[in-house]
Amino acid sequence: MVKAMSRRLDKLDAERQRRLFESAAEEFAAYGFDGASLNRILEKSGMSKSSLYYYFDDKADLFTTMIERSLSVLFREIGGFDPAALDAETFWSTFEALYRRAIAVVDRNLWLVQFGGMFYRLRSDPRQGSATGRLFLAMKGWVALIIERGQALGVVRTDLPQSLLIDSTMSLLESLDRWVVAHWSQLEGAEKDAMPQKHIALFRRLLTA
Amino acid sequence: MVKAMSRRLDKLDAERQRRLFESAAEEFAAYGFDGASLNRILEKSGMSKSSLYYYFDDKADLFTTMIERSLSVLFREIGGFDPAALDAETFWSTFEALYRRAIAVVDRNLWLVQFGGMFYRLRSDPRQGSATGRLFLAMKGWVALIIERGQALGVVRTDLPQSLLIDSTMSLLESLDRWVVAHWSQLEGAEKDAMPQKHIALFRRLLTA
Amino acid sequence: MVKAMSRRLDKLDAERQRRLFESAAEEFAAYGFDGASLNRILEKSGMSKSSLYYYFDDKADLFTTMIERSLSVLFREIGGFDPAALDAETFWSTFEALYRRAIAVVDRNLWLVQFGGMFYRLRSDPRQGSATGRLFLAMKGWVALIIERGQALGVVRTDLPQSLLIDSTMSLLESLDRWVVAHWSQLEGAEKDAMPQKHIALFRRLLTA
Amino acid sequence: MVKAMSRRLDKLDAERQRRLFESAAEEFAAYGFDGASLNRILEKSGMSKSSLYYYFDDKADLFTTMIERSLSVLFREIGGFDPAALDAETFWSTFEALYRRAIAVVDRNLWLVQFGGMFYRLRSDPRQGSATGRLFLAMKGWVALIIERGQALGVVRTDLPQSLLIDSTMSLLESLDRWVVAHWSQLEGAEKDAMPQKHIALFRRLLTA
DNA sequence: GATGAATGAGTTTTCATTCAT
DNA sequence: CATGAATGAAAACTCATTCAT
Repeated sequence: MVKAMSRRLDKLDAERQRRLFESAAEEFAAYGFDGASLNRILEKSGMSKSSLYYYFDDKADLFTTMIERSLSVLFREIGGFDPAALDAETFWSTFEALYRRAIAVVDRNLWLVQFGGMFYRLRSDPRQGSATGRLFLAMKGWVALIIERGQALGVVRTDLPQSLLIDSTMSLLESLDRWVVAHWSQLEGAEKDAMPQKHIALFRRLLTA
Repeated sequence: MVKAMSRRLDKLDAERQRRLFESAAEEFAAYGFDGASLNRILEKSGMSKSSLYYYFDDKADLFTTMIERSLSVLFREIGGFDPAALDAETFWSTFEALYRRAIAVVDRNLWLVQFGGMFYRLRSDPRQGSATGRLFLAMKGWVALIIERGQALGVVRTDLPQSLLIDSTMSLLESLDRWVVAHWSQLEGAEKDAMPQKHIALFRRLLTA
Repeated sequence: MVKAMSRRLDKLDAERQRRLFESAAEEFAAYGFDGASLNRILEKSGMSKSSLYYYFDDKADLFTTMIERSLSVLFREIGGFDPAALDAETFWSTFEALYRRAIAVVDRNLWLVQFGGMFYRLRSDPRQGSATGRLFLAMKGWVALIIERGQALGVVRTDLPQSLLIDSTMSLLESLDRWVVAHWSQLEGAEKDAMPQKHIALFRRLLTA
Repeated sequence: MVKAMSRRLDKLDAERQRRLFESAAEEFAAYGFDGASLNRILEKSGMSKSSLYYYFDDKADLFTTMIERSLSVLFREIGGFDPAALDAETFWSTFEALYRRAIAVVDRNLWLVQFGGMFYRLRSDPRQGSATGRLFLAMKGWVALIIERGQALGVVRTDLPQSLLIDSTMSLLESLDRWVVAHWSQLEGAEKDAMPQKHIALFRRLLTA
């Protein structure tokens, strides 16, 4: 299921890799997976078409690789966390801390801001079992796990269908993400500092009765 | 800027129109605006390509026209409402009643369920000033109006940026819409009856501090 | 299985159709189905790529359509014949007469000479169930029928596996066809007249013990 | 014009060479020269693309080298033979013995069965003077030599154009070869023993009046 | 000796749109 | 009113070959 650890891509000159990823992230975020044009990506990045296919199997491989790398960077920098280790007292503050660290990471890796825009479009892929579709389902399963844990701990409401809670949570996640990306450059330090508390509070209001 | 009131389209045979709209709604909902193929739509509906271009300016015109017609049907059936007429006591219950009537309408006009799927994809159109983009902005302005009125009445929080409230609201709207569409056929009468109260309560929790 | 009788293609201007078919036949005969390049065909014929796809589903459709039209012209002009109606006395002379008529037809429709070159390459298509593969199998079944009939009448040998007889017959058919095409322009009237008798005699020697 | 006798290829590790030739023979036999993909061959054999180009000039060189090596192995094992040494009495029995030895060789070197499949596709190369085309012409010249010798000895018919005899002979050769390859695994010992006599008899019937 | 990396030119197919009739 | 016909531009992807190391 997982791609071999060592890839040709790893040996690609750092600068060219950066240029490619930047162009691709921009394109995917703007047009979604299906709408994105390899031609445009290549034009922007200055890479040749055959080179792209030397490093990636196809369009989907380029896309999922970028998502996986983004996630892996995020997780490594933020520090993973184990849903099973959550307890009732620290449930929400854990996510607040996580959020705070995520902001710090993005602050240092600005290209990651495109990540959300790329990711949330996955939902719409109609092809079953496609690489992109599977990725979205993985993310969804992860959210489901957290919500279930919260319900087991008694800190997440149980009066609504779980599927609805999951969908709403992911939607809120997406809209906050988009909002932050769109307003990032205009946000002042104090506002950024207040964001984790305020935004997690939104999830809390949504997910508790 | 505004489309002439009387259109060629109005003279199109009702049955052919229905077939076209059905095919188009299906396609747009499945693949989004950009991903949708006019060729597939025409093949499904049996209409000729040149006929389509006789009744519509282009792809975007077909799309926005459908959205507008859907909205117009919805509004007519549900009964319009005037944000300025809202007051603090009836603010939320008004939307609850609106929601209840919307469910009844959709129940009688099943093709409207495709509407949401078509509509929410508009957000992603990156072309500035495009017909589809403008439509989405119109919808957004409408939500903004309601939120502002709520804030003026003191029933909607003011501790968060208005743009964030709007985005989150539209996101929740979308996810609930999607959820309802996806689960519609499995919902029993009692569950449907309970939905307006429960779902509006979610907006209320999100929008009040 | 069979394509609808009325096709867009039938309305294509005769001259353009002729140019297209000529270019395509040349290309397919020279490079085989897989090796043939649509680009080259279009360049030679002056037709635009999208026009080609207006008249044909895809490359395979163009190819099989040409084969079918060729066969249909051949059969119509030569006059069909029924294997079941063959009898021992006239078995070989029937094919001699057929051959003679085929030569006359090709003499009047020179473009048909490419037909063999196009057809015999079908054998090599590795994709099972492909349109091109099925066509070749149909032809093979037809030869099989004739050989079986010959065996039932006692005029075709039974001391060799039937599959071997079929394969050898088709091979001889192909090589004679190729030879005739290659030498057509240098053949004189008297030689052409003698061909049916001489060539059918070759099949006779091969297929009788 | 002629390739140097000593080649880099000779220094290539025997096992790697075997892997390459096996993959290439499979690919060429399946898709023909033009249709074969170097990429697929290299992937199957595990060799790097640059290594291939170190040992061979190009695709055609790989192909012809393989054919030549196959032929050379066949000839060495079967024992060469000199057309000039043929005489009227032993003309056909010589080929029968040759055929018998060829079967024995292939029986011991199963990879040679791919040879025919590779070889006969050469005919179709439309590029004049190409390496593959020249190889086919060489083979054809060889067959021509034998037929001429047969005619000089009075054991091969002269009532048909020589070119036609050559083409028909090669076609029959090909179809028998294909048939044998396709049915090889289902043939029993007795059947294999009878084959040389039966198959050579076919050539005899074709080539004598 | 050996190979990783790069590429231009090629492939088939689909797109939304226009125009003459 | 209606449509059949035509098209340029773009899509994703594969090809055989070369070159610097």
